[in-house]
Amino acid sequence: MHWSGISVVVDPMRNVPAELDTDQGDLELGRLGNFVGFRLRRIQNQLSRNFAAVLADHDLRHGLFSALAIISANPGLSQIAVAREIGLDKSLAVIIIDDLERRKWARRERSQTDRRRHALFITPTGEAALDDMFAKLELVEHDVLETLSPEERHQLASLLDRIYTDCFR
Amino acid sequence: MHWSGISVVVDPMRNVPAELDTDQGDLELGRLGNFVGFRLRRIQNQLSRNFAAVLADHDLRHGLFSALAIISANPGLSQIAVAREIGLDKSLAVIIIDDLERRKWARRERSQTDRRRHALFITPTGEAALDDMFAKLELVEHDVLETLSPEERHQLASLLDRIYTDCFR
DNA sequence: TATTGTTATACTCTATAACTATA
DNA sequence: TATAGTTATAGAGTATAACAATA
Repeated sequence: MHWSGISVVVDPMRNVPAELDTDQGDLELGRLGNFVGFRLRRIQNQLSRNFAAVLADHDLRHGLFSALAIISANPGLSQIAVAREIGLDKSLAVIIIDDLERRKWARRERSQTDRRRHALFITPTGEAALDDMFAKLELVEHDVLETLSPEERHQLASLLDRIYTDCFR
Repeated sequence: MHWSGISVVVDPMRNVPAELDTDQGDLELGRLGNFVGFRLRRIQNQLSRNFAAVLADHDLRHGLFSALAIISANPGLSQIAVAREIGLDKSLAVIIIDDLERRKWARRERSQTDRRRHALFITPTGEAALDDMFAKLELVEHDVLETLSPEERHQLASLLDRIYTDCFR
C-alpha cells in the first residue's frame, strides 16, 4: 500500500521552469506530506533496505527472521501461531519452517498434548544465527536513531506503543 | 524484511503449561520488542491493511496511488522521476502509468524540451479520485491517531521528520 | 464438525535485459 | 555514448483450495 498528494503547485521559491527538472530528487510531496502514515512508510522502507543489505549474506526468505525470533521467544509454539504473528498464511509458515529446519536453526516436534500440532523449538545453531543477526540490526538501528537523544528515543517508542496498544490490540 | 526475538522464557505471571497455549494472540516478543524498527513495522503493517480495506473498491495496483499523488504534486514530471520517487524500476512505472491512462486519471504528453521524455499530468477525473482516496485515508489515520493529543501528534511527526532528514537525505 | 499441517496450483509482483528513439 | 521509455521473460512471493490426520 502506498500514498499520494494533491494537485500541487510549482514552488515559486524554487524557480523551476514550466517543465520540472526531474533530475533532482527533491519532488513536491503535496498532500502526502500531511500524513503520519507516509512518514512511517518512508522511514520503514529505508530501514528495510538497510536491514536487507546488512543481512544479505544470510540469504533470508521473507518472514524467516521474524519466524525464528518468535520461535525463540516462545518455545514450543505451533506453526499456525507463527503464521498469525507474522501475518502470513499457514501454508507459508510450512515453507518458512522447512527452510529453518534445512538450516538446522529450528526443529519440529510432535506436540504431546495435541498430536495435530508441531511444537517448534530453536536450536543452539539457530540462537547463534539469531544473535549475529540481532547484533547487525542493532547497528543499523543505532545509525538511524543516534540523531535523537535518549529521551527522544524513549518518547518515540512510547508514542508508537500507545498507538499500537490502543488501536490494534 | 521482518524481525524476531531471543530465547525467551515463559512468563511466570501467566502460568502457562510446558507447551504454550498458542490460541491466544499474546505471544512473547523477546528481543524483538527492544527495536523501534519493529514498532514502526507493526504499526505500518496494520495501517496498510486498513488502507487496503478502505480503498478496496478502487482496485488499486501496488504503487498506483503513490504515483498519482506524485504526478498531482509535480505536474509535468517524467516517468523515471516517478519511478525513483516510489522506489520502483522504470519498467514498472510504465505499467502503472498505463493503468492511470486507462482510468483517465493521468495523461502522457511528449516533453517539449526533451523528446525522449513523457511529461505526466493528472486529469480532473484523477483529481476527483485522489480527493476521494485522500478523504478515506484521513479517516483511517484519524482513527489511529486519535489516541494521541494534538501535541503528541506533532511531537511524533517531528521526531519522524528528524530521523528521515538526518539519516536518509 | 473443526483444526493443524501439507501440497499443488495459479496469480501477482518484480527484476532483468534487450530494444527504440532521442540526446 | 548515455538517457527515457517500452516490451518480454523468468523468478520469487503469495493466496487459495483441497486433502490427511487428529481433535
